[in-house]
Amino acid sequence: MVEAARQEFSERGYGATSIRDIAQRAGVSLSALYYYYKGKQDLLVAILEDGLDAYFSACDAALAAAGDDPAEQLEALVAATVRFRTEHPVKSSIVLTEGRSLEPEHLARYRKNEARGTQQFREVVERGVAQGIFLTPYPDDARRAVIAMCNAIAEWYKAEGPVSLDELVERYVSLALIVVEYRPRAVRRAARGT
Amino acid sequence: MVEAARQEFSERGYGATSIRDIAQRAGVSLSALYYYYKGKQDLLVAILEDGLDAYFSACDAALAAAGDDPAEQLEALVAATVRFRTEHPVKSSIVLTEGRSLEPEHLARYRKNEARGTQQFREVVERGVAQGIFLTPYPDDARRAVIAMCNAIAEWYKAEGPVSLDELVERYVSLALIVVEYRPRAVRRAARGT
Amino acid sequence: MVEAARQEFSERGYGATSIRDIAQRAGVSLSALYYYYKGKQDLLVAILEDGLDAYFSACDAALAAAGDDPAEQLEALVAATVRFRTEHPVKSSIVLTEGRSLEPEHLARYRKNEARGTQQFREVVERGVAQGIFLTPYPDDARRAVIAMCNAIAEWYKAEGPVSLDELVERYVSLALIVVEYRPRAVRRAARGT
Amino acid sequence: MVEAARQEFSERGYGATSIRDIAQRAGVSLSALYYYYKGKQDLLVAILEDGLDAYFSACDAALAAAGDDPAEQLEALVAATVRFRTEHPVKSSIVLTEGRSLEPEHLARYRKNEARGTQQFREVVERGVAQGIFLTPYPDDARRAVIAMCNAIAEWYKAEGPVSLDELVERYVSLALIVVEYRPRAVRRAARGT
DNA sequence: CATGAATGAGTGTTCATTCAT
DNA sequence: GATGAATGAACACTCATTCAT
Repeated sequence: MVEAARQEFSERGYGATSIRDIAQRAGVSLSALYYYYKGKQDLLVAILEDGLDAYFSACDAALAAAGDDPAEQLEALVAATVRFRTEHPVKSSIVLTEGRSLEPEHLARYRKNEARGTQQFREVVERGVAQGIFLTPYPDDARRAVIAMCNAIAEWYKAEGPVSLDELVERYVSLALIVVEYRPRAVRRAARGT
Repeated sequence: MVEAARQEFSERGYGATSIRDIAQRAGVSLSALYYYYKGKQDLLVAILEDGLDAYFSACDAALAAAGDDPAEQLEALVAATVRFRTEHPVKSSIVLTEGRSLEPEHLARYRKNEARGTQQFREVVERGVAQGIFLTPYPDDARRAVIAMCNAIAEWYKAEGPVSLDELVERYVSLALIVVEYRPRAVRRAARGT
Repeated sequence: MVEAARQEFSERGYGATSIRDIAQRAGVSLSALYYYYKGKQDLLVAILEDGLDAYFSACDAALAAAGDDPAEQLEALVAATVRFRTEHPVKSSIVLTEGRSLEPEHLARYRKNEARGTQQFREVVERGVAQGIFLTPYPDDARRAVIAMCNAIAEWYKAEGPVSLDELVERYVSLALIVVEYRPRAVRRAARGT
Repeated sequence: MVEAARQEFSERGYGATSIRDIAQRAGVSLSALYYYYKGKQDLLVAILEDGLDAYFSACDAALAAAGDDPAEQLEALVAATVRFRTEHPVKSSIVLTEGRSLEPEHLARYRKNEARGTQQFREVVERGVAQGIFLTPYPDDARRAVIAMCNAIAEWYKAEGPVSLDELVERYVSLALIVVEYRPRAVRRAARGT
């Protein structure tokens, strides 16, 4: 039932989706749907929360497996994000576009929760800059660029494409490090040594 | 009237906007609206076409002022895109999100038209790669990353922000060149000379 | 459960009360309610019957304690009615207003039963008139007036009011006797003696 | 359209009346109804306001034609009320029973407006008591009794009845004067003179 | 004995659209 | 050229009720 709603919301948008479409797609009666969910908005809330939770879980797992190094952590976040956008394109597209369909009472909480995603990237980038391994002079814009390019994947990625997922991850990790102008210490030390 | 529709579509999304909202916002009667436009879909088509046209005009003008150099051309496209996203956030957001609200009969043509934007970036990036001044090993991903980061500006940019528009343009141009791993010939020759 | 239904019917009216409201107020499950009652209409029937029964019991008890004298009997009926309206305002308001919500199959029987109330007043008033102690020239209108004024108490009486219940009873008894233009025999004989 | 709503509300009660019933009875489409009225509640508000206005107009006219004498004024009010209840039984029944169906935002204003009816009776009765021509020891209860008996007429009166309207008015005026224990000055002076 | 799950009809309301004038 | 009036379909949602367990 949530899955049917997710599909419909993702395809038509929340506003253009009728709750009957959802019920039909889910193969349940209209009343059955209302037995489990309070209404259309309730479905959206459930879907958005689940979307964020799933994404954050993936990020947390990736970060847990990474060390203290900001570069390693940025790689972890980018890899997690790219994987999530490709493996869950529907969840992704809803989370990325339907926040605005939330009614005021749910919106504030959601936006706050959503901000955690940005915050994780911000901290990593800033630490990298502080440690002198991310040379970008515009940490905020670099962060936004990295997030934007990862998120955009959800719009065009098709599993059947010519590029494997692992390859795609590698490319975006590489792009992200380029954007923040990553220079590993070893190289710098070597360079300094010259 | 189109302006009112643009505002409403941008704020609520096409599906969630009622044609009465538009008429009211425009300060005209419902009938008047129907006198000038065939319907809601007609308004959307007009808005999307105008949005693309305006954007392409800006790109064309920028390209016309640039020389043959792919780097210069990429700079021109990025600058034009950043300026358009900041100066016309409403037009931008609709063009970037409401394509899916087009009915099948208009969709194909629109998607084709829309692709011109990508195409312009693609040509420039590929020429830069061919000329050996863009070193990126993934021209497609680099292009998508550049477009995505420019487009995302429409979502967060506020005119009152601390960064001037010119500064912002400069930053994104710089970021774009980094993403495609631009190495000017002079530098390379010098490097080779070492 | 009946009590919850009574409260809801009384507050919102039968038509505007949902059976879920009743179940919730009673603190039982919807199914439990249907286990004990056939449906919403069944609850109404039970409540209305109980309301009439309780009222008639009170009237019967009052009449039993009164003698043969129509004045005494009218006093008894008025006192019983006033007490019932004040002590059972919820039962009263439903009986007085929700008869019309009965479906045809129950309506006829109920109206007939309900008529007993009027009938008791009618008999007493007519006997008083026949005996020449109620001088009212319009026995029917006087009866209706007495009943109406007693019934109306249910709409405004609040237990915390400044007037005690006993005092209120006394006043309405007095008013009723005035309405029927009661003249005790003793007085009339005295008057005749002049 | 209002008339159809009045009939339906009066017969089934506001809560049990469907807006489709109203449209059908009025012989208009559902949408036409919504073109003229904002909704079901809006219809109720219109009907209740009109009901009160019509009644108050009748009272005002009657009072205007009456002199200063409280008895004369009470007669005027009772006559106006009886006439209104008999000539407009539907308006009457709605005003008398559906106030509670108003949503909170309209309720307060309505109750206040409604109170003018009581107030007019109160003033007249109190002036009569102050002038010593209404001997009732319970002016409030007498007033309530008079109002209740007049209002109740709406519930049972049928135009085809055996009693003419003029006769009915006369009877209720007479009953009202009895309830307030009216004693004209002339009589009292004469009595005093003995 | 009691209930969670489900249903189809119906609720009030809004929709995009048309049309007579 | 411009609009007030009207419409039928659809909307999100609630209803009283049933039934398998």
